[in-house]
Amino acid sequence: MISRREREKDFKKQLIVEAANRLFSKRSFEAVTVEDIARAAEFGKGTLYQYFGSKEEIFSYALETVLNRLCASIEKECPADLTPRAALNNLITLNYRFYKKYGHLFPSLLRMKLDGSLNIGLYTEIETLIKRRTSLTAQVFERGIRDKVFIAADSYKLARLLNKLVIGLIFEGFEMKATDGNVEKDLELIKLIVSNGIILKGETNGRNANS
Amino acid sequence: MISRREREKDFKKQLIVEAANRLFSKRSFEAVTVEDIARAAEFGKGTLYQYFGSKEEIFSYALETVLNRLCASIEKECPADLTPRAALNNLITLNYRFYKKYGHLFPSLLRMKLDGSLNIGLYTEIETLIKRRTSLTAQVFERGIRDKVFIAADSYKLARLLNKLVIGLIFEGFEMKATDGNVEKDLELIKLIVSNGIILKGETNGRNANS
Amino acid sequence: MISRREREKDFKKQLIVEAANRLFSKRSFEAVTVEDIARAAEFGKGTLYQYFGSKEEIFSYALETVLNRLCASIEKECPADLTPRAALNNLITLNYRFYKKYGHLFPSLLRMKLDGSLNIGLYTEIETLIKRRTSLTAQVFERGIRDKVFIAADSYKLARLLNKLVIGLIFEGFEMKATDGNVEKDLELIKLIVSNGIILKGETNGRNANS
Amino acid sequence: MISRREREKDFKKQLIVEAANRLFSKRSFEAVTVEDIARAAEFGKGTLYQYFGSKEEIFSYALETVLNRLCASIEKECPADLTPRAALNNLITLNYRFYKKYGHLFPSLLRMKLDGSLNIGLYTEIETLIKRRTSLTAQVFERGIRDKVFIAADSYKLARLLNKLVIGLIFEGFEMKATDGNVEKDLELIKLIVSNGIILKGETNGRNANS
DNA sequence: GATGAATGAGACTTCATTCAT
DNA sequence: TATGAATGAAGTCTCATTCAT
Repeated sequence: MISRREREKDFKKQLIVEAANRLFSKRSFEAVTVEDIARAAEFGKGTLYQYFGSKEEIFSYALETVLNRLCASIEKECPADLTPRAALNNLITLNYRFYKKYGHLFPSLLRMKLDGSLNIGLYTEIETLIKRRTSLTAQVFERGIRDKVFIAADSYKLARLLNKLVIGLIFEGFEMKATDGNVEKDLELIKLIVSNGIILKGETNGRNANS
Repeated sequence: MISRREREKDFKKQLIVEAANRLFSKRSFEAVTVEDIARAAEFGKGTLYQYFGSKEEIFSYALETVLNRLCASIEKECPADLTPRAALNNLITLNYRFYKKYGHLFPSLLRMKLDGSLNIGLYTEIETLIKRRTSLTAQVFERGIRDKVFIAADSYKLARLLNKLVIGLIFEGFEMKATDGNVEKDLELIKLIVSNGIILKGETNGRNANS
Repeated sequence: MISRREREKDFKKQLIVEAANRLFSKRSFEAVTVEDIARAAEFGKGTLYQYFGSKEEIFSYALETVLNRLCASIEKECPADLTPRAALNNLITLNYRFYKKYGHLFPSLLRMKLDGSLNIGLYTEIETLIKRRTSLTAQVFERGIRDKVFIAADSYKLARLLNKLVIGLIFEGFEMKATDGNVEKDLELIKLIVSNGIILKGETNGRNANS
Repeated sequence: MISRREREKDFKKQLIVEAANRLFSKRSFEAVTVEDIARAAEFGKGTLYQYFGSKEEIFSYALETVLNRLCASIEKECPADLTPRAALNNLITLNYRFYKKYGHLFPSLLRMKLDGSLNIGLYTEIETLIKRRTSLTAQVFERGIRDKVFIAADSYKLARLLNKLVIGLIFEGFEMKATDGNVEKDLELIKLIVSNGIILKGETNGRNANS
């Protein structure tokens, strides 16, 4: 049971986090100043430090929030009574949209982890959420495997694989010239490999046959 | 024909870049100071600015250097007389190792691009190299398609796809707890999807059959 | 109507500017560091940047302040009901004292303008004040011309002329060994030329008569 | 008797000084780097320090050179057999041109003197030249006074006065918007005051007559 | 004698965090 | 509780001067 005080505090924290996320989706964590966040949240700069211990902590909560939201979406859009193929389809779309919007957060997360500037406690929280997401994804695969619709591989492996594919797609999108707009093409590409793999069946290894 | 002066300058630039890369592979670009690089290269701080116009330029050259090295490796390890499957195998391994070692550079590159803090000229150079890498990869696929070893898809699409897959693999590796060590498992995973895709053949879309 | 906040801010700005002017009257703008100003104003270095965008801006305000003060003095000491000669006398004294005290600022202003290191906006403000000073001076001359006390020349021309005379006096004073102290002599000199010019009346041009 | 060595050294010094002056007439001393001068003189940066002890010393010699040249011009253009009025005319023109071209040097000289960054020895040399210039100017006035063409004032006083007038003219020209081009107008203005002064003859001091 | 690579002090400026009100 | 003024460490970059070749 949480007190009114507590609830009010949580509400304000959420307001700040929303404002932060609005900024983080346009500029990198490093390029957004604490003052920017304060202004966007319509609070004083000092006030933020009553709710969060550091800029990193705001970031951490911001990431938590969007990951939570992603998990909720997956649960809603990939229910058990949907065919595995349709669920997979939705999974891909949800992940794609997620990274398209909040992908910026991950390079910064990496950086902080790498530089040790992210409190271990804060990171653990995020890691838990990422695991939950993987778990939800794996459940979709499990159903598909059970129904003999997907290849009989480890469901967690497949879950992580799908995730990688989408991350890679987005990140290369960032690296390369703007691929904005051709979402359909991007998704089509993912579905192609998801359906067929790359190598034709029946092919054998070894030196080139016609050489 | 370049003068001795020119060659000496290039050599020193390379020394600085090597030192920078040593640091960039341990800490992020943002966490490494110009003074750090100078010390690592055993030069004075000011000396660096005789060779590079800014910290960003050092970064850019560092990235260029490793990308160039990657291209050279691909050319060497995936020659035209190797079977496409073996070449693909090598491609995966080379890319994997590359991102494992220098993947740190990309989050920072992304950040700079996002924040517009990377000079357009510097970025163009890097983009050219990334394109060259894609082109080299596509050539491998082309040979495989011609020999009817790979699925008959657009070779550039496939090249970009493979790249994404590896990036995603590494980046999630960074995100998650250290997956260091199980390189074999990671590669195995990639090869699985490359061979089979995820969805079994002959499957149809729609509501679950047994629901 | 300005808020308390606004007024406090202006007050603090003024404190900083006063401190800066104290330093600028002893050393050149270039030789005074931002940290020096901060220390003199008893503020932290960073605090200054909450009030001014750059060192140049501090300089600009410092100059503005003293020019404003000069204009106010002229208005007070040269009212319309004073005889033009007395007003001219006061003008000369006020300008002389002004350049004696704040003349240092002008070489730096020149330098910045020459090197283009002074923001156009900042400069415009100063230029406006300089024009206002000229205008006030011209008014004194106008009255004198109307009363047939001064020669019937363009009042603005005369205003600028007087200004030049004083500037020159002070600047040469700077160039040469310290002429400090003989203020009376300097002023006397100016008044001499103001009264008589240099060339005797009735003189003609050409080769020397007694040669 | 100076050796060939000595003469060669002096020649090279002169080359450097010329190059420096070319730059100093376009940008301020502070904005011109030692490297700029070296490049303009087509010498290596280090070489300059074989001829001059410091950047300030180069500046000092540069100023010396142009002052010397000015003195020579005065001697040539204002010979004893020219009428005082014509000589005065030439004096004004020569000084005007001089400050127009090399006036930039004086603000910097002031700054150095003020900040104590100019070696006393170097300054003495310059001061001597300035005195010589004043002396030459005074000689013109002396002849005019003797011939009863100029007012019977102290010739040195008049000399310094004329100098101030021109300095002031130029410096205000710098301060204000570009007055470039209307050289004729500027000179006309000086001649006006030189001829007439400002105050009409026969005027008395005191309260305004018609008030 | 000539060179320019190397140096490092020091300049300006930013920004996360603290703290008095 | 809310604030934003104050802080100062730390960052990047410049440039006069030195020195080994």
